[in-house]
Amino acid sequence: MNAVIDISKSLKRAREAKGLSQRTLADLSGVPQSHISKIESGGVDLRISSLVEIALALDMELKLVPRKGLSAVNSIIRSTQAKAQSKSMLDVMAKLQRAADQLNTALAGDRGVAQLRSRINELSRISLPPESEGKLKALAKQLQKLITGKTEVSSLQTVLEEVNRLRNEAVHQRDSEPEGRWRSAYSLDGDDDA
Amino acid sequence: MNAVIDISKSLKRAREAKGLSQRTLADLSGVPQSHISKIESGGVDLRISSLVEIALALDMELKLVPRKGLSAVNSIIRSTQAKAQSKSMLDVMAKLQRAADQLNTALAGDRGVAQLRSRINELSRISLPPESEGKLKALAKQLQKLITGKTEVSSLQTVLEEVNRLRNEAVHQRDSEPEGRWRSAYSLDGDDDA
DNA sequence: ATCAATGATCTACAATAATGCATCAAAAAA
DNA sequence: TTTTTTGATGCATTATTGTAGATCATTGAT
Repeated sequence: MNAVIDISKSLKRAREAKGLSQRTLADLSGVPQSHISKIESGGVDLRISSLVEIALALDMELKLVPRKGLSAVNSIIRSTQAKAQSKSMLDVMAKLQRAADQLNTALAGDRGVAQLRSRINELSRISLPPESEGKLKALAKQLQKLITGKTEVSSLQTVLEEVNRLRNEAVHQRDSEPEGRWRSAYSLDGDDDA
Repeated sequence: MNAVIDISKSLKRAREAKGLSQRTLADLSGVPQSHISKIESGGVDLRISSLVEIALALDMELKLVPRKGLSAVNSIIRSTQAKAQSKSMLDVMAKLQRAADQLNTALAGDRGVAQLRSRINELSRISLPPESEGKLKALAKQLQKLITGKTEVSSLQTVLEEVNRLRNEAVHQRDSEPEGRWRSAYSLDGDDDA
């Protein structure tokens, strides 16, 4: 049942994309967490009613698509998801840049901070893969801690290293991947909510 | 479970559009006829695997669509179905016209046949609703019988009355329905298979 | 260090899907 | 007219989902 596995994966991906835990989704959908765990792992052959409730909670809907329309539909699904992803990524990157600016102001004259800010700006001009989003979030969080003085300035070096790592990974993947889907999605500007 | 009912209806509609009986679909899909009957009437809350097998046999696929992409997807589904329908309808109408031509040649000089042919040509210029397709098919079949001499020429009158009935129904529905979805679908020309 | 969150796994039970026949009533075909 | 086809319904049985808890192991946060 490849199609059943595909549906399971779609559900899991959508949940993760929304940053929901299984327990939260359980509350939203009315399907118990233990069952959601089994569903996501492809361990049960779900009934339509259960699928529809979970999908609803994930802002999705179940459709039967004629084969002839399938590629067009797949393309719409992909582009809708990419849009959501790229908006989210842009938000996180903007937050990271703001944090770097704030830190630079707070620790004016610190060469490490200036370097970090410069690197972050550089990073914002590179197309990053969707999986980087979590790491960017973590970096923003760490910068917030530096701004409020909750961590030692010595951790700046760790942050800088992580930024460099992200950059190197993106550059490396860009070299070895075909010209990028996420590049064009990431470069999409504006906010064309329908 | 409105969504579940919608899925059931989609399955039934698709089956009927392909002119399959439940027993034939049962053979194609591996799901027993008695179960298909229950499914189509919304009497069971189907498992994904069963749905996928039936959909496959009906040249359809199950997709999870993000809400933001839904209207675009619905529009593709509708237009794909309308294309299939209009092509099918054009085929049947062409067959009917050919049969009328053949009959006119075979029974040259018969006033009834000439009148019938004229009426059929007139009908082909009217936008007919999708549900007329079955009746058109039946008419074409009857004309074939007249050509081969398998029925009495006296049944010409019955055929003529049916053609008139179809015409009157279409005209009547056109008057009382908003300007037509099926008009534009029917008027689609060409054969733009992707 | 402890506590909280997370996903995975288990249990027992009730409800229901799914299956494979058979049959019926109505409609269609011969 | 009879026969065939069609969709609906019934039956008995098996397998599975779904539920509601509880708990575990791991990870992350404090």
